[in-house]
Amino acid sequence: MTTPGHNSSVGDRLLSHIQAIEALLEQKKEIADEISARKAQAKGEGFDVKIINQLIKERAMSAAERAEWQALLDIYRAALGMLDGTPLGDFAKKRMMGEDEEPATKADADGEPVATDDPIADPETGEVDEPASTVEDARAQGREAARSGVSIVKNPWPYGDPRRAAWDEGYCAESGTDGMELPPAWRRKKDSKKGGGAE
Amino acid sequence: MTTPGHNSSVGDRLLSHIQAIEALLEQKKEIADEISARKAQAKGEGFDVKIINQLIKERAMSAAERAEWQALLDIYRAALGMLDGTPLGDFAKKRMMGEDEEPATKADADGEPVATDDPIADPETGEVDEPASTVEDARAQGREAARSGVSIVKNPWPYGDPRRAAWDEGYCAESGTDGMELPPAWRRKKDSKKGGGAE
Amino acid sequence: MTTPGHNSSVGDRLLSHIQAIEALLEQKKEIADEISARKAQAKGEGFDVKIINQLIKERAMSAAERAEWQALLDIYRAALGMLDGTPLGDFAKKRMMGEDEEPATKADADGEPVATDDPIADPETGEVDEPASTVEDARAQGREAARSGVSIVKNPWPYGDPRRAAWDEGYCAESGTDGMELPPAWRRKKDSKKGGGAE
Amino acid sequence: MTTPGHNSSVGDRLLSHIQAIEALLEQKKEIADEISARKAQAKGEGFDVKIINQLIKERAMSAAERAEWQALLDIYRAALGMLDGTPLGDFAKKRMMGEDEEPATKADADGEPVATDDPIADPETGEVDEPASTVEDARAQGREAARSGVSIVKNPWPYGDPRRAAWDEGYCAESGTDGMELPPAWRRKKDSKKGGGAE
DNA sequence: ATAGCACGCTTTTGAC
DNA sequence: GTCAAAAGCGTGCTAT
Repeated sequence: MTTPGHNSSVGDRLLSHIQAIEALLEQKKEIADEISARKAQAKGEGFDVKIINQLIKERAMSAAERAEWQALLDIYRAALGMLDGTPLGDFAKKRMMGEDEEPATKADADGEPVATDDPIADPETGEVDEPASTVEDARAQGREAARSGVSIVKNPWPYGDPRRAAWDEGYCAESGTDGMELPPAWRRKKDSKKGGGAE
Repeated sequence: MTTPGHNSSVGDRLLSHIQAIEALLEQKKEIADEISARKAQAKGEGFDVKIINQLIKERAMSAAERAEWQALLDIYRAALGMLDGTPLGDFAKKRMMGEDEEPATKADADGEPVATDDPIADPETGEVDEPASTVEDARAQGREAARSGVSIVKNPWPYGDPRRAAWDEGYCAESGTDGMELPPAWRRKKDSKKGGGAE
Repeated sequence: MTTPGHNSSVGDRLLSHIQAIEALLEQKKEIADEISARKAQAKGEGFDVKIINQLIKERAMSAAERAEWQALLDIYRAALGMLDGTPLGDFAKKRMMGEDEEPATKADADGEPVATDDPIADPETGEVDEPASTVEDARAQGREAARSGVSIVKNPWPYGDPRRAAWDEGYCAESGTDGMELPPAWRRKKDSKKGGGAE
Repeated sequence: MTTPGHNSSVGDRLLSHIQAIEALLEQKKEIADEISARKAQAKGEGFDVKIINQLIKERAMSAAERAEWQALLDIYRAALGMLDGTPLGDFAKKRMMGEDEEPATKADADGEPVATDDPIADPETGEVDEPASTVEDARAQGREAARSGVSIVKNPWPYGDPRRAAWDEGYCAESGTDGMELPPAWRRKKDSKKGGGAE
């Protein structure tokens, strides 16, 4: 006979486990529904849910993991001829040099052939942006450029300079600032199905 | 009564379907096993199976799909400040400009501020590579550089130039040419677990 | 320019979505961990987690769904000769008769050939259980039988009688009542790998 | 330098692995397509594909595995009161008795209360089937009964007798023998969605 | 202690 | 769009 207050019987314990798990599964399902709802809302606003999923995955990775993953991908892609014009990233280079040696980035004494720390003069107007030494300045300038309606290709910073990316970030962020409808650039084209194998 | 030679009975037809499916499933399982074996072999040679899976996924995508996917990722990353120094790619720029306007690449008359079609002189030696106008030349030079033992950071082509990527490809491909053991750069570090959240 | 208090910018809205989803994912992961912990606990007590998972799946199905599913399975199995000694269930019979006609169960006027509503006299002792008309009585008797140490094969109710199952239930439930260690009957044998194909 | 005829370079080996895997994936996809086609064909003939999938799963299990799995399920179900009128199977009983003792099936000297080896007289006609001692005879009689148009509930064998299942098998198999359209009993009702939770 | 193995969970892919 | 099946992945044993 079962003693009241004691879940001593095997069947009672089994039932207890199962009911507890069922309750937790119920909660889990509720959360999953909320996630779906949020994604549906984002989709309704024009965002691309697959991209969002990918970004969440990347954000979950630590910076070190992400760098390692990208470096490895780059190296393997290079071996297969899949770089497609994208130059090898810094981390990949560091790996190719033996992991310990400093990557000799753009500040390398050997020449810094392309990237300079100085802003680029606009060859048309001859006007030079003031020496925005910080990355944050570059970001603000990118936002300003977007507000002014200049083209995104007018980014004054050289490839490889972090301020170039910051300027791009500011530009992109600003380009949707006014709460208007999502620009078409953020939307996926529906029919980019089969355009030519990659092999 | 079942007529011999005629699979007329319902039960016979059912059995026939099931046995046919089972045979196909058997074949499918054999192929899956072969795939696993191949991956295990690659892993045994030091390759990273996760990276291989990712590359296979990318190769299955058409070039157009891949470009669109990368462009959207870049734009969303820019809006979140996740560019991490990587400049916006050409396709992303094209999207931000309205899809129709030409992206004004390095040949843009407005300035081509960094990328030039001319090879970069090595500032140390003053020696200038002959004007390797083709991408294939650049790749061959990259292979030669790897054979000569020069560092990968000596890539003479500017950022944004496709020949820069080609040089990298040649360098990486050559760096493992002699059939020796896989260089450590191709291997994943085991303990890059938690090095600092990205959030 | 972003208006304070208004998440009007596209980038802000995107970030808001992503952070909300990340928070929900975090909660979901916590629940999943609790579920794993509960299953580990059950496993530690000797229960078979795979069986528990299967039971949870069955409990999630409605009774009608389960009946229809089992009936169809029985009919198909019969056609393939896979009944393995298990007689066709009531729902399957009902289906074979045209869905509307009453299944003519054990109470069928045609003869009720085997199952009767009367308890079975123990042929050894001649003693007859009092007419336990309710299913609950049968369950209690099963528990009592387990406590008395009689074998489970002494179930006095005929096949097809719901009280037979109830007696079994009571017996099984009671057999673990005293909070002792789980009997070995509840545990899976480790090496029932390949004993002979079913085909 | 790459030696011709030797896939010695790392990049070549990588490419070889990837191409081999891609080829195998291609074959796998073809087989999967054939399976889908076969299932579609079966579906077109009126069979229920989900049931077919389940049967294939069961046939893939060895007899021993299936018996152990079903026995454990029965015991756990009994403890939870989920037997739903189905009596405990032989294997489950064997387990409850300690695994070594013989299950004391219907031939148990203690009483064999319901199942007998003798055929059951039809109470209406008083006619008794000749003592069909073999299971195959029972199956043939089931087929004959289906041909004669008698109801499936006229199965003369008692519950628990393997010949009862064999009779059912013969009946079900015969009921579709003439290659006619699949009887409705084999089809799933479309709207047995939610009829009442099992919890 | 470490390496191989098997289990269960998650995610992605395909079917309906 | 919803759903289930399958494959990849991490993890925990186990056996050496």
